[in-house]
Amino acid sequence: MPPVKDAPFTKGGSLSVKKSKALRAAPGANLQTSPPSLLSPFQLESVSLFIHVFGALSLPRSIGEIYGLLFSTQEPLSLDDVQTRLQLSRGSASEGLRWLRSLGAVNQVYLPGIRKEHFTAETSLRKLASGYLRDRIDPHLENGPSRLSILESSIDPTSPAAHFEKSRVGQIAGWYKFFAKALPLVKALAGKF
Amino acid sequence: MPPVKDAPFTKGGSLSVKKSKALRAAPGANLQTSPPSLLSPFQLESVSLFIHVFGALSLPRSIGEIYGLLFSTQEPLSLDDVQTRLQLSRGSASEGLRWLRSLGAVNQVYLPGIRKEHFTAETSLRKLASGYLRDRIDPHLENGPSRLSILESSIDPTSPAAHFEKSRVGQIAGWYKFFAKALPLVKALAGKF
DNA sequence: TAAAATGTTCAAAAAATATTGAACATTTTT
DNA sequence: AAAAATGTTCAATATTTTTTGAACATTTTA
Repeated sequence: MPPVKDAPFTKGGSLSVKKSKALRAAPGANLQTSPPSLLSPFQLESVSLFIHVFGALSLPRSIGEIYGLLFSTQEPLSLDDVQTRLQLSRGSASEGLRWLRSLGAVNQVYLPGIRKEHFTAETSLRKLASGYLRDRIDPHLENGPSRLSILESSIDPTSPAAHFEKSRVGQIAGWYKFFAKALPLVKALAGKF
Repeated sequence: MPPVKDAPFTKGGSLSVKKSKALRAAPGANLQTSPPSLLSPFQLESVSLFIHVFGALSLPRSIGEIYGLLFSTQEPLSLDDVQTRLQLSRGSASEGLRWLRSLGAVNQVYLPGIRKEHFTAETSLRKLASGYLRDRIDPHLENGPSRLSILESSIDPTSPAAHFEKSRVGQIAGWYKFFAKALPLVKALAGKF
């Protein structure tokens, strides 16, 4: 049998760990070189932690940074605040914030007398989970039945493989049932945290 | 308030839908131009479906292709079979198969008298789920506690923000508890399907 | 033991995805 | 109504991830 070295393999769970420029080195290291740091140690740690968490879901780094900053900051922050403190581009900050808002992970706060929109992190697990499931998982399940029937109709009943293929279709149908049961269960449990 | 057109936005749930070369057009369209088709309609549909499913988990297309082919084929297939029928490079087929094997999504089958290794798709939801959770989710939860204590120790107790920051740490601790409860529950439920 | 068969690895190329920044649109203020 | 403030969009660029293919390693066969 050929060699099986102990896997240098990038896909060690796919999506090889993203490393890049700033905020990468030591978890609590300073941000850039120019400003000593626009973030407190707690904020820095928080940003680093959420980059990691969101990364586990294959979400872009900027999303994690933004959520991490809002999570670790008591006062609502504006787009400019986010952009400045994180040293992001305007576009990234705008789109990232919009994405988080659409998911329900970030709340808009209206501050009387202030025109700029301000944002805070949503921390209710129920809301976070249901937003994520709604936007990123449910859509795939919705067109499941239609995909399944397409698959089923691709079977040639006269072929010797037909029996096997039908059993596979049944298999997938079972999987969908599992999800139909598991998702509400998880959502309900999330409500208790 | 500035314009809010209805989101052309790439990140419409992040990871914009991957399109690329072959097997992309119509779900059941022919694979390439050269060979009329190395796959049956059922196999073609299956591959297309699993590219989609694995894509939802941000896994590379080749992984979905390989699993889809094995899933829709009764006989065990060799590395060469996979490579040929899917028109993949040797490297992709080898690494993809290895990755799926390590996850437990693909089983190795020993065929008496045949030297080449052969593979079949694992379809037990319990095995698939636990493999995925073990490889891609659990690791993130494991170093959770350590990350959490780093975060906690970054709080300056004399700062006015200390109280708020402690409550955030508590928040995250609660999330970990949720996962500690939810994961086993999901694994158990998966066992029934 | 040389040749063939089977697999793996990894550097280079290709493809996909994210980020930037400047142009554009809207609302508010002057 | 012009200027300022605030946000969004999108084409260009940068980064990351995936794929390829040929070199390499091991085992089996002749």
